[in-house]
Amino acid sequence: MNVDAYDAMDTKATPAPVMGCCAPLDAPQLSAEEAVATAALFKALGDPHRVRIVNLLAVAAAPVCVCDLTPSLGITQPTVSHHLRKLVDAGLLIREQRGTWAYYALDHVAMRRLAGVATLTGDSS
Amino acid sequence: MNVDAYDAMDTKATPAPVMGCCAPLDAPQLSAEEAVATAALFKALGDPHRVRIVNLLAVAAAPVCVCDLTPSLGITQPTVSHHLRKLVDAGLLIREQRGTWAYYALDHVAMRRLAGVATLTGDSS
DNA sequence: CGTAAGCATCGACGTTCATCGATGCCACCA
DNA sequence: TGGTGGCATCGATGAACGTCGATGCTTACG
Repeated sequence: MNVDAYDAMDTKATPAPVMGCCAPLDAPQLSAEEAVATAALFKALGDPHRVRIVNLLAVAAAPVCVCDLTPSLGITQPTVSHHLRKLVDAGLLIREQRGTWAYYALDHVAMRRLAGVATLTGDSS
Repeated sequence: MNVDAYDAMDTKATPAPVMGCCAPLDAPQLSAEEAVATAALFKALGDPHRVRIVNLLAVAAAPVCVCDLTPSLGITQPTVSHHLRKLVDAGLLIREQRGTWAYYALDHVAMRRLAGVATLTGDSS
């Protein structure tokens, strides 16, 4: 059954970044792999703190370090690192180490891919 | 703290459909309420089965009943109802009762709102 | 070389979630 | 009116998640 196809799929943490999820939601005959990849993409944004992180990075012109993110979010530093990891694993964020500091920035290619998935091609109503 | 603002917010099941989440991810100063609403929208699509449901309804010209959805998904009927409820609560699906059968269809207004949230306005890179 | 600071990881805890079988409710039909 | 079938709900179970404090690692600075 299809449920077995899902179980055999790689849904664990820290695999390769979410790839192969470029088909829009109204693509004909969306495969099980595409469904898993697409769900992983949306799942990464299924937390309010992660939405705020993406928002903060989207409005920021330059990459932002964790030391600036943490006070803006009102959660502890380990939790911020946890969320950042989820977003990096999903391929939405890019991490850059500058000496002691870790800077994060949006992956605009991935964001465009997200918009492409969420946008229905045959939208008429 | 902001974490308290999240806790005081309505995140339970079966509230009013997800509203007030029209701001794109790169809107300046995204509020905590908007972050919660946006996350709820993405969270509804954070499951492979729900992605496939949306896909099936997107390619279908007419509303689809649960009896047709269940064999296509390969999961039991209670689980299908569970996922459909999540999507209806998120405001993405519309339920219509026709005698014994329950028909579901995409809410195209909500889908356009989703595309608007996922699309960055100042996309240049 | 020792100390401080930024960040990731670990272990733990409580909550949420996906899934199923069993059951209940309602519409339809003979 | 009794039976059948479609669908939602309930209760249980195992897995995943968000959060935190504690800890470890690496870099920078006296």
